[in-house]
Amino acid sequence: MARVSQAQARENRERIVATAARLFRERGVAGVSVADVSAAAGLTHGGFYKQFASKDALVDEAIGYAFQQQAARLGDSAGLPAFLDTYLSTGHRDDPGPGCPTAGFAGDVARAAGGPAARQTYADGVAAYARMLGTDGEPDLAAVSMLVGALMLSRATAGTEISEQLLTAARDRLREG
Amino acid sequence: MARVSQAQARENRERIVATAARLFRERGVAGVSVADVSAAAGLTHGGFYKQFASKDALVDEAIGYAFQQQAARLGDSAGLPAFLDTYLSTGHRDDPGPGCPTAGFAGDVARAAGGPAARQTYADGVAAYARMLGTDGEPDLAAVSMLVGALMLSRATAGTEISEQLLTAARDRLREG
DNA sequence: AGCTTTAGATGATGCTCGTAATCTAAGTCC
DNA sequence: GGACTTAGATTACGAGCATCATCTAAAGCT
Repeated sequence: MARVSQAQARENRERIVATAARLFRERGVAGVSVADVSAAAGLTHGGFYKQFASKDALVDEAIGYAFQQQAARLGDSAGLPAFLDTYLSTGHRDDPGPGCPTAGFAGDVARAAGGPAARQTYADGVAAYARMLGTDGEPDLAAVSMLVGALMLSRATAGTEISEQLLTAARDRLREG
Repeated sequence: MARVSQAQARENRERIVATAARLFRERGVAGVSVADVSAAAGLTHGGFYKQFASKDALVDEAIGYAFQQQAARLGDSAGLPAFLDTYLSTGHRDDPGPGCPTAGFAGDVARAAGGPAARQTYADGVAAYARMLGTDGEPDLAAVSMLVGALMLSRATAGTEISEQLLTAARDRLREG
């Protein structure tokens, strides 16, 4: 209803960013309003512009947050085969909210959501995948394209015959090396 | 300002669909209004609902139209290497409007734009690419993921170092077979 | 304890959107 | 050629949007 502690305010702010990062991946940046994000974070849209300069500033931060999350996850991944199994799974396909930001933000970032900083963050995220998929320090950008592409196409074809085939085909090919 | 011939009306309708197919790929379905499409087609939004039941019905038709266009283009393609060169080019990256609908509509179709018919159309388009990229009648879904994925990632990273590298890496890998 | 500051709620503003009603002039048909 | 029909223009409406102003009660400082 009114003022909260600075710690609480910081926590609220972070929850807004985290919530936005999830909702934007689920419904796209244009499909989510400031009020949507605020409500999903348990607040009203009231103090929003005390914390963020604009919706686009939130988009920017949310993209950064999502990629930071992803980088942390890549750290404690249990080997490449396990990673491929979870990345190219129906679970990941059907739940984009907490999933890969490279796949989740591809369309919005291509259309310039979030400004140039977000674009560079995005490119760094792609490069991180490329290093992980490459052999002896040689980043493999073609493999990243296949990995992320398979997930995105699998999502767009969900409910049809080839949706799961896209996942398994990419998994098999990427396991070969 | 008022009534036109039936032939003219049919032509206007088709121009709306074609314009929508282009604009949706450029800015995303949510980023384009009915009035935008109408204006870009040289009309007002006045008679729109005499021709289409809803915006979503237009989305549906626009997706169908874009994939029909693509199928026609695949027919007179001058061999696989030439196809790869144009598909994975900076020109195609920078001009999504008339470009590949599989890449252009991926995000929107994944979020259920256009209903189930559009989704099946989309899946058929993916399958057509898979047949083209496969060897002796064996569709290659992994190759499609790499092809389309590289274009989409290249668009999202446009302006950064790796954008063109994504295109050339995929092109080289797909040429090997 | 009292004064000041401020996070967040409520509410307003101005715009854009999808959709629909009305109007009008030209096409269509007898 | 006259009656009827209709594509498209103008205008309206109701909802939702980003953004901002105001209010309020609690936090922070002295």
